[in-house]
Formats: sequence, C-alpha cells, structure tokens
Amino acid sequence: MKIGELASATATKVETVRYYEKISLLPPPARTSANYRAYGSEHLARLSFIRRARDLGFTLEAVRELLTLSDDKAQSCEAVDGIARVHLTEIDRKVTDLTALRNELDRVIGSCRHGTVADCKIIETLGPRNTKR
Amino acid sequence: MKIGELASATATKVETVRYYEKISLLPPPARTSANYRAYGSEHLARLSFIRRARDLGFTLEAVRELLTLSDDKAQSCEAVDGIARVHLTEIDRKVTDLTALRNELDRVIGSCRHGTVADCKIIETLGPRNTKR
DNA sequence: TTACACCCTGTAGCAACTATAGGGTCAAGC
DNA sequence: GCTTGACCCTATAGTTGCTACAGGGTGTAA
Repeated sequence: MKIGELASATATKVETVRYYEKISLLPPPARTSANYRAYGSEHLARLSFIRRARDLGFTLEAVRELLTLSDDKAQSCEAVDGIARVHLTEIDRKVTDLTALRNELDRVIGSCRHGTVADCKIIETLGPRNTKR
Repeated sequence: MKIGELASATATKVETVRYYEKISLLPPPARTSANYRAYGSEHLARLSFIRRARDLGFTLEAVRELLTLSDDKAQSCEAVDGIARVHLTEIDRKVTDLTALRNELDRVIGSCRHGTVADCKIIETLGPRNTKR
C-alpha cells in the first residue's frame, strides 16, 4: 500500500501521514526499491485509530497515550477511561463557554439598528466606556 | 502610560501588546528618552476594543476589519453587522459539532465495562472494524 | 550601591498540520 | 522511445495567536 492509498483510505492528507511518522506516532514502514513507503494492514489499523481519536477531539499527546495503553492488552482499561473522561470534561467546558459567547454575540448583533458606524451598537459594545475619537 | 500599565489596564500581557504593535494592530506609540513606549488614551481605547473583540472570539483578521470599519464613522454599519453575523454562524457550527462530539464520547465512555484493555470498548470504538494484531 | 522591578530587541517555541521548492519514479498513450 | 501526468521523495517555512526566553538597559528606593 502506497502512502496515497493509505491516506485516502483514512481520509488523511499525505503530508499528515508523513507528519505522523516524523513525530513517531506512526512507525516508519518498509520502503520499495524506489524508496516509496510501503504500508501494511497494521499501519492502516493504527492510522485509523489515530484519526478516529483525533475526530473525537483528543490531542496528539492523548492519542499517543491511548496507543501505548491499547498495546498492553492485559492491563485494566481504567487509564483509558480516565483519559476519555478528562477529555469529556474539557469538551463540556468548551461547549459552555462557546454557548455563553454565542449568546452575548447574539445580543450584541440584536442591538444593531442598521444606522451609520457612528452610532453602531456593535462597535460601541466593543469599545471601552465612552471612547472619544 | 508605560506598557505594563496599559497591559494590566486591559488584562493583556506585555508581550501581547508588543505583538499587536508588530502586526500593526496597535499603532507604535511615542517613546520616552529611555526608549520606553509611552501610550495615550487612544491606545487604551484601541487595545480595549481589540481585547473585547478577541474575547468574543473574533479572529485578529476580523478585529482588523472591525477596526478599519469603526474608523469610518459616516459609513453604514452593515459591514460590521455582516462580520458579526458570519462569526455567529461559525460559533453556532462549532457548538453543534462539539455537542455531537460530546455525546458520542459520552456514549463511548458509557460502554466501558472496566475490564482489561483487551476488551475495552473505548479502544475498540477507536479502532477500525476488527483489527487483528 | 546594590537590589529589584520594570523596560528594550530579537528570536524560538507551542499545536497540528499545510504548503512550497526542487527533485525522482512509473504507467499509459503517441 | 519519449513525453505527459499522477504520484512519490526530502527538507523547510508558513499558519494563528500568542508566550517564553536570552541578553541587555533604566529607574527608584533602602
């Protein structure tokens, strides 16, 4: 399997695959006589895992941990569960923050009376209390 | 007003203030004989504007546009409104995506039976369909 | 005078890629 | 047999929005 095939099989860009190799997230594959990377199914599995975890918003560092943990099949999956829970908490915080921000922005936009910039409520809201200039 | 005072008045780090000057978001202020930056109230107003817009999640490029628009007081504030609305749409999309992700992660975590990694549902969910290795 | 907080410039680092330059390889079609 | 085009290679720089040095200068107070 060439890099382009692996990339399209996992909806990843070729450059990203090479990047994952460079940061040691994906092991270096064998090479063909033309120095092309030759991937096997284990690479496909590992890259799929990485992409899926990334899609779920895990950082590369978290992915690295999850990969290490998933290699030790005998171990309890408590640590895995822990990483996922911490991540869930972070996402919850982000959603809360973004929602608050969304509502404030909505309020700001709602105050727009579509006049000139001079009495634009949006601009006004952004400035400090009565800025003259 | 020295840079440290301006920074603390706007809850900004000194380095960030210098950074904004470097990328021409904040005009270069006068200098004292010791080559210290000397800011006036117009700098305070502008930096407050920038920080407030950033807090609302506008990108620096959007802030730059808003600043340009806010300088032309006679102009209709349609463009300002437009930028804000585009931004609101983006935030809405992010909230939707994050919420979907949150729910999926929650489901994944919920499936954890706290056994060994070998039959960890979280790890399993991350992998492609039955990976053998 | 010496300690300390503050200021200066310039550069490198962070995450997680993405893009570019400047090449090599390979199969198909003429 | 030769060219075209799609693919591959390495190495490096760019992206966003800062943040953190390193290696200096300045100002004030005990």
